[in-house]
Amino acid sequence: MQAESSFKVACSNCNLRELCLPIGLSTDEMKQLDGMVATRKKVKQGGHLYSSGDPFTTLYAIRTGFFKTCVVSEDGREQVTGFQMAGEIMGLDGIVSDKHNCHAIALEDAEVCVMPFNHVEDLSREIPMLQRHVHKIMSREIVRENGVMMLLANMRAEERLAAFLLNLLQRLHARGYSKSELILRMTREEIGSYLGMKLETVSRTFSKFSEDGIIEVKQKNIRILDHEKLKTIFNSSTC
Amino acid sequence: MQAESSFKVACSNCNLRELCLPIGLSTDEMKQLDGMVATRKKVKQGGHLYSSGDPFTTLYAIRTGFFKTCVVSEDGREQVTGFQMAGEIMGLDGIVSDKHNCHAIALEDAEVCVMPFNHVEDLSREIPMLQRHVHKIMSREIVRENGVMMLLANMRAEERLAAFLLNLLQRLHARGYSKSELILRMTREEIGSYLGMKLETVSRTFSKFSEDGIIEVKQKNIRILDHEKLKTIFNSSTC
DNA sequence: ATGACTTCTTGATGCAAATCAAACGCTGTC
DNA sequence: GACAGCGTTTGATTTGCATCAAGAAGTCAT
Repeated sequence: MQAESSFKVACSNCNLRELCLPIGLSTDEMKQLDGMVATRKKVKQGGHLYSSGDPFTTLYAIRTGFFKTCVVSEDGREQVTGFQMAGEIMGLDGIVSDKHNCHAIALEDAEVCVMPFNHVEDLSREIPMLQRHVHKIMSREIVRENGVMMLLANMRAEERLAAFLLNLLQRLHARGYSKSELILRMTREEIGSYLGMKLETVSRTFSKFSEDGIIEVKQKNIRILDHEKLKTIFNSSTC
Repeated sequence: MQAESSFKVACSNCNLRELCLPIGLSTDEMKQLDGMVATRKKVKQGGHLYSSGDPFTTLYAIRTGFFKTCVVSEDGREQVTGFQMAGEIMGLDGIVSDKHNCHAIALEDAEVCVMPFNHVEDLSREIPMLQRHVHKIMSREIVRENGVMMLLANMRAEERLAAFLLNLLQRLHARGYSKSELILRMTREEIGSYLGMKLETVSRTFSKFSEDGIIEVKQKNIRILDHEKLKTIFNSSTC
């Protein structure tokens, strides 16, 4: 186990590298990158990868599992700021103040690659393509959050949930999963927090979609029956 | 005019450098940085610094003036994603796809420093402190947007507006302005878009604060009468 | 100044989602 | 198998904000 783990800490033969890393690296550069991941770390379901206020030293790339990130306001309200899956990078929020700004909690047993940020920066200075890649990852997160702002400020419950499902489906599809089926790793309450609505409203909206023949809901298992209709709900909603 | 302008394109004697740049640079590094700003650019009130879809090539640092950034959904809904003032960096949204993801519109006559992104990256590789600075700026934007998500998903109209005012005051204060007075450069509608509420609600909430003796509103001029109460509204609002 | 236009304020009404409440269905434990 | 505990569904009611509407105040061009 230990042996296997240390053997495999190498980006060059990781099957997620096209998600985590820039494409088109030379063999030499790839070899350099293998040093970027210091170790791996397992997190049990419900466990914290990091907590708000923890000192920031490393970024994490998800190998397996599913996470949520959430911020907690002074008066204790929790806001889920995102859900993360394999190949995605966590911890960027910590760079600005050398402290993590949110909690990262595993929604299922997970394993992450630990990438000391100093090391990422050192390598970035040597490999311009990596530098650009890091910038893109951060920019992508900014753009994603712009989209969430639009969703929270402008959309109605049905649109939000449609957008949420379509986004999950698209990301899962990019990882080889079906476009018409998914398993929710989070509770209705967590979905609601992310989408700015109460768990009851999430549940009701699922039921509504189900009655309308758009999806089939069996607890956490969702089957998409009418992908187009879902898109229509997401877009066509000026009213 | 032209002469003065080319003379002044130098970060080393810019009075905003402690807002834009890392602190503690050596004289040599500072000299290198002077090359980062290619030119200056003026934008008239109402003008676009860049538009959604424009090719991304440069970042901008605001020298004078005030901007909003907004995204527009497919069905034409506009969402203000932020307000930017002197010393702040714009354009980070464009890095991920080499295209700008939002519009940047001047809310008053403005001048920006044009910083070609390739150039920023080149210099970042040579000056680690600049590299770290760029990362911090992007991380700060991610954290800011986390806060906006919390605001939009969890807070009520009064809390949102209080948070908005406190944030503006704090940023203006850091630029030497009064903590108890400010001039809004944006309309009620733009505030509403940013805060996820309608302009009528913004207006009513201003009136409410005014009746309660918390602020004094004269069109775009706001005077803060009770800073503490504003903070209380922002925090203490679980209900 | 005059009129046209934009922005802002205030009132009346309606509605989507929150809240309150209760029951149902999983999951795991003893 | 029974029981506890959590997550989910569904119904009844309330409410905060949106919407609709009209007028006031400020801005700009002629």
